[in-house]
Amino acid sequence: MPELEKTYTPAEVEARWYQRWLKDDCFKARPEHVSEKRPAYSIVIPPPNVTGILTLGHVLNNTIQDILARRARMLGKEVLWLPGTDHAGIATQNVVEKTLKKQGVIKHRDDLGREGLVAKIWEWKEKHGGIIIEQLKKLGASCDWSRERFTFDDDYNACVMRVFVDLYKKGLIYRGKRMVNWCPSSLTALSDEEVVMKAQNAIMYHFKVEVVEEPGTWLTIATTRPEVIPGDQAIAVNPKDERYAHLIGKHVRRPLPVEDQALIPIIADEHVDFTFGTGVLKVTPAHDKADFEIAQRHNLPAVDVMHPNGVLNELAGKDLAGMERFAARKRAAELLAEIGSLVKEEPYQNNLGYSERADVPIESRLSEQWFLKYPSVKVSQAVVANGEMKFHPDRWAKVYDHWMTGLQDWCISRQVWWGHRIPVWYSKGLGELNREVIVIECDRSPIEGQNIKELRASAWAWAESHGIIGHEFHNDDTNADIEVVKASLRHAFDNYGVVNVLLIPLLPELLKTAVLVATVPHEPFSPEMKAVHRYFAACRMGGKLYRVKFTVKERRDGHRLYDHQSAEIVEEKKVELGGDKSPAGRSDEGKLPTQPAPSSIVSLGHLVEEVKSTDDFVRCQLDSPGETWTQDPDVLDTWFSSWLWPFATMGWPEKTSTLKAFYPTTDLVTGPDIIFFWVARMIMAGFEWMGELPFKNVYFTGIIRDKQGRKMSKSLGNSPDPLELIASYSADALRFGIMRSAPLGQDICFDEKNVELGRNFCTKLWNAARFRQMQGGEVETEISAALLSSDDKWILLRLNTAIAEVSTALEEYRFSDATATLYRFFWSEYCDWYIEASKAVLQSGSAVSAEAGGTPAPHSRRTNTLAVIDFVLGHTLRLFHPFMPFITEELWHGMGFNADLPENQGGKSIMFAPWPKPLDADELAHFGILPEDEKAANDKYETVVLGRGLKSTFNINKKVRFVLKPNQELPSHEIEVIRILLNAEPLEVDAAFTPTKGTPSALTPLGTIFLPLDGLIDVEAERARVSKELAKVASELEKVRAKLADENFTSKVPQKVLDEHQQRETDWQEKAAKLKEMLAALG
RNA sequence: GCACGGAUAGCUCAGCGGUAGAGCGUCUGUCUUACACACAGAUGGUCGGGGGUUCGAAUCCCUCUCCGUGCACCA
Repeated sequence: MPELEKTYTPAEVEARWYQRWLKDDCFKARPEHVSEKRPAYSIVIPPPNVTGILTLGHVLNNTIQDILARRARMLGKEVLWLPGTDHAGIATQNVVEKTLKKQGVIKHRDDLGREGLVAKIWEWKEKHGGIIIEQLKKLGASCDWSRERFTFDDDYNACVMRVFVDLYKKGLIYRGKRMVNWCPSSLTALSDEEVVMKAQNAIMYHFKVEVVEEPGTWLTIATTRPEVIPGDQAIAVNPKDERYAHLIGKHVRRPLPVEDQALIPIIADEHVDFTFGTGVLKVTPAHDKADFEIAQRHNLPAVDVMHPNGVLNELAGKDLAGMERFAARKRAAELLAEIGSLVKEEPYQNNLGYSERADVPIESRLSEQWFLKYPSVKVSQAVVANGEMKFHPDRWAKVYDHWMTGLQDWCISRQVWWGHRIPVWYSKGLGELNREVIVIECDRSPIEGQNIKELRASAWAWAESHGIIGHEFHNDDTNADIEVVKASLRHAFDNYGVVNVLLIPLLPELLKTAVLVATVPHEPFSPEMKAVHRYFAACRMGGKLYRVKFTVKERRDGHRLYDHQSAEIVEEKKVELGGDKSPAGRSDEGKLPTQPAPSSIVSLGHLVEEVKSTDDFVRCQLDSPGETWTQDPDVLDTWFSSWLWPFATMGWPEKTSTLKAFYPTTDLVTGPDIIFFWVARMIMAGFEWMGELPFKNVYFTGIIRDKQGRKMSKSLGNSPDPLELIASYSADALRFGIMRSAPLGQDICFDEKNVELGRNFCTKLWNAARFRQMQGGEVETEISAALLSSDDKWILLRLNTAIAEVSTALEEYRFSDATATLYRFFWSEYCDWYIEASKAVLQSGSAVSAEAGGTPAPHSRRTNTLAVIDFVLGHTLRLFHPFMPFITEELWHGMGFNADLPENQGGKSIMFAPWPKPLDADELAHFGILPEDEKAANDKYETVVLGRGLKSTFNINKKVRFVLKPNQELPSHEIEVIRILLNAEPLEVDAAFTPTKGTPSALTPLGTIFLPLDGLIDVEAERARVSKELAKVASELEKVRAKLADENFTSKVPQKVLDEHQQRETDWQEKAAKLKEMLAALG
């Protein structure tokens, strides 16, 4: 056995072992080894943000996973702990953008452009991406690093794309113009889950407006957002509200902007709560979700008065335009005051949605986004409800169920650049929806007629006389000619409405200005057709705007035939354009208005609005359909990639051996804060693409808080750096400390004291091992039943209990209970009692004297004790290994426990040593250990405690003489043990001992123990002490007697309880009698 | 507003129908040859308040208060 250093040096040991584990491929999962005899255990890491650094939350989370993984290895399972990182779209882009701005590299992301910025972020990722992984290694995480994945790797990206296309084809993904949560700081839409409500100290502004039809009647309106008044489209009251019912249908003058005080109607809507505020609600459709819904019910336009970055735009009026939203709020209030509209302002507390990432209030904003209707909802909900998948603690199942019941479609598009690009392609033009289209103006068509028949005739005549038929027209957009043939017009006239006929005179101009939007294959396939092109043009007739769609067949001979035409009315836009694709606030400025004025230029977006969903113009597929197609600029929500994590990391969609062996995973360990973001979505994805649940158990950790109960946060500065903790206390200490303070289902109150305690525990372990080593000899493996002392039996029983307790605790994810047991067992039971007691054997028959004595017994008592110690230590190290991998590995080898073991059974590493099992009934019988052996030792220890108590009471701190007056005869070995534990010199055992008056004594299970002090003691003090104890005993006795005297009690109580009470009475009575004797002896 | 979790020794928590527990802290001794990152001993609680069920309640039921969390949310 090599000698252990006097002090443990964790930094060196931890680094050395981790390298060794890596070198020996200890963490590698081998799917081919999985069999019925060797079951799989798998766990996927919740991927930390790639640019993140380790927090205590990660420490907690990953320590738990490591414990589970390491224990599974010891249970003989083939373990896969799959690591990786998350690209964390918005968060990462924010960080990099901010840094680049700080460094003065850019002023705005547009300076680099999409590709440039993404390239910079990749650079950043390469530089900083590995940090958290290295930190996890420091912690001891036993991940299979050869399988490390990143959610933005090429093949992972392919999975995301594939899933998107699949969902799109299933009709679960759609694009829509909706009110979404908009982050004015990150300039992107957010899902509902990314918005956190915060209580806010705001101001409620009350302002009044006069009813135009009833001069003198004023309505007072309460609002917290006066800056959006220019966007108000109505005043709403509840139709049941008698105060205002008569005003419905009348109008008020909107106070802002002052230069455009438009009349807006008073409408009736059930949504208005007439008990709230004044019962009058201003309706601002473009800036409030509820208002938007009201507006839809009443067909009101939505006027957006704000740029995406939160700066008010021109529609807010000259006073507010250009102002940031909070400044504009103050200014708007001032303006109201100036025009005499402001009634009062009062402090008001309300709840406001904040962007989780950027921590700024979000805006409700109408924009076009991609949404997902969740797949596999029912089965996902059921699997948790019916307990097939277990949540720990299970109360989270309720939270999950509640959320799954009220699922809202998921807004999955984000207007940032760092992320999985949406695999949707727009044919040429749709990618540039803001492109201007020339509107061909025509006050009145020369085509005349009383009915459609006459109109057609007139159009035919016009077309023939003006040489349209058979003519080729040059198209400016494509520089190609388009031929109009007779069939073209016939088709157009036959199939479409009046306008199609009326616009014939405009045809030359329309064909010239038409914009090519899509090129698609000819359907059905025809060998002479090369392609079919779709063009759009715009015209205005009689004040109305029309879009004109041309379908042009291109033959292989180069002819372009104008096949047919169509014209449809383009509704005047009530809402803003859908085409504002660049989320950059700056480039948006001045781009609005939302509503094209009669003479304004029309954008392509206006023309193609309703056709976007057809395959001709929009394709959802993995690769670009061709050069004439451009990809949707948006990227996907980060969680849209994370939700595939359990199988996308294992090689899906290939049916890999890894998937076969390790999916579904066994456990998932994560925080309850991402139950909706991640856990719920992974379950749905698991069912949707694997047809199976992704994991069988979910363990939710608590939230780490500081001593004052506050959440850890950067701004509070209350978040200790785990790496510093590791440096000063060791990784094992940090792991043990944090596990000790992490009860199931409750938040964790972090205190560095616990880490210190972990460190102390490591030291204790180290020293206990050293003690064993100092006794000399090799590892003893043979325990002789005949030579077992009561202490030996006791510690073996305690070990049995500890093994059982730790095993069950781990099975039930009660990690803090497991550590508490380990702590109690090793420190109190093993070190404080067993080791101390065993010194009776180890010190008396010392190694030296045994050797000197010629022929030592083949298996002396001393050797047997060492064998028990080795047995206990060997088991203890294994019990501890999942919690404290480094020191246990070091001691496992340092003590020589690995010797003679097969390589895969602990010879190479303790992590493959079998998990301890309690001695079974046969083994206990073999060793002659009975349950009552525990009591024998306990009685001895209690005697010792009482003796020590006497010493302490009388301030004796030297070795001193004790006398034990035993109840029955004691073996000499037991006496020696008591002597050593008591630090008595000597311990006399005398059944006939008669103490001198005033000798302090204590009643013990083994008899009465005396501390003879030869007149040194204060008789009065001793009398006081004994009297005090007697009083206590008497009071207990009285309590029991009172109970036993109560017939109500004795008649109703079960026999077992009655027996207990009667026994108690006897015990107290005996004690009281002896104490009285002692008092009498004191005189 | 709805739901869930918590309130037990100075601190962190266990106990969840039958004599109030652990660790840490505090106090007092001790450098006893594995360990002062230690050893020994002691101190400390009407189990958040009130009601009820029961022979018996920290434990079950009702109610209130306070803390935390999730969901919903009205200007």
